Amino acid sequence: MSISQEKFKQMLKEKGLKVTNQRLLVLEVLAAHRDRHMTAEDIYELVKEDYPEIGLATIYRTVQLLLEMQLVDKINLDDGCVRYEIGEANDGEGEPHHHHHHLICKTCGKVFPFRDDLLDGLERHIEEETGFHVLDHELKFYGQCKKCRKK
Amino acid sequence: MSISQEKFKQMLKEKGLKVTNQRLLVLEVLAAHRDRHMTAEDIYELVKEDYPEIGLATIYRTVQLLLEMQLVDKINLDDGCVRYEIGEANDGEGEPHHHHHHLICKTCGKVFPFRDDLLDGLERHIEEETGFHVLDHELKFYGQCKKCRKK
DNA sequence: GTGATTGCAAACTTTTTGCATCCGA
DNA sequence: TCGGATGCAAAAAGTTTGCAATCAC
Repeated sequence: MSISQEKFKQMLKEKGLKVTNQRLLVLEVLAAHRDRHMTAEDIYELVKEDYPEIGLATIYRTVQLLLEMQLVDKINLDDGCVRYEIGEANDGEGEPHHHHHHLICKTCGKVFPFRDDLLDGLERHIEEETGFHVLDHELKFYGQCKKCRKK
Repeated sequence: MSISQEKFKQMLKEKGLKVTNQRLLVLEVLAAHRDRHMTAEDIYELVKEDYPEIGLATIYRTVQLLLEMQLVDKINLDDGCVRYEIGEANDGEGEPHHHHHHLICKTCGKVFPFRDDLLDGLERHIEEETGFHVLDHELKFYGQCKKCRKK
């Protein structure tokens, strides 16, 4: 049982919400595929293996809950569906919004993660310049991956 | 008549495509509202004022064309619909992908533009490190704007 | 026991597509 | 003229919602 699952149970109880199999399984599936960028449908198919009676609506409702609890991040790869991945900081500690960026290949469609903290300085700069308080960011790069370039 | 409209006509002819009223009007509406982030529906409503018989499907098809021609940029503000804005570089010259970033207020929903070229260095860094050739990027910051912070 | 949660189906929203008609070159 | 472009309606795809049944506490 992962740290985030224990944390999740505790957070649910604190909010007066119930710990259900469905909720635990959705988080488990996200944790087990942290390398992937999962759509609601992806999660649905995987949870169904353990719990065939689950409905797609429950996936949407649970993912919404996990977003509010900041246990998962939402990303949009511009292919028409929203994707979810478990937050990086939520197995251990650390600032909640230090997730990675995404390199999206326009040729093959593959998505590569990329870590960089360059934006911290930029966030401070924005706050000084505009008074806008930055809580989170999303950065995507579009281009061509190594493999596709060679062809 | 703006430079981008002339450019658009020429690009259409080069591709063997036709210059139609509908296409010109969609570009015109986007150019006239470069400060806004327009959905297909927004464009539809505005073009209808001059050309009531236009169909929404034509807006979608035209916007798709403008994206391919790199005359407009696509942005997604996570409110369930894709938005379009005319490319900054396309009235004059310059690198095509130097558009601005967006500061999205989680409280009032307003979107503020922010200019910064910090990402140029990061793009070079990515190419060296991963071999991924970056053509474009999209950067969004989520947080709270000056006004909402005061409350 | 009781209120939150779930599954199902229907509704909704945004975007795409097929096709007959129309129009620019 | 003729192939591309358009408008309309229908279809598709993703997500949300209402409600009765169910389950966690």
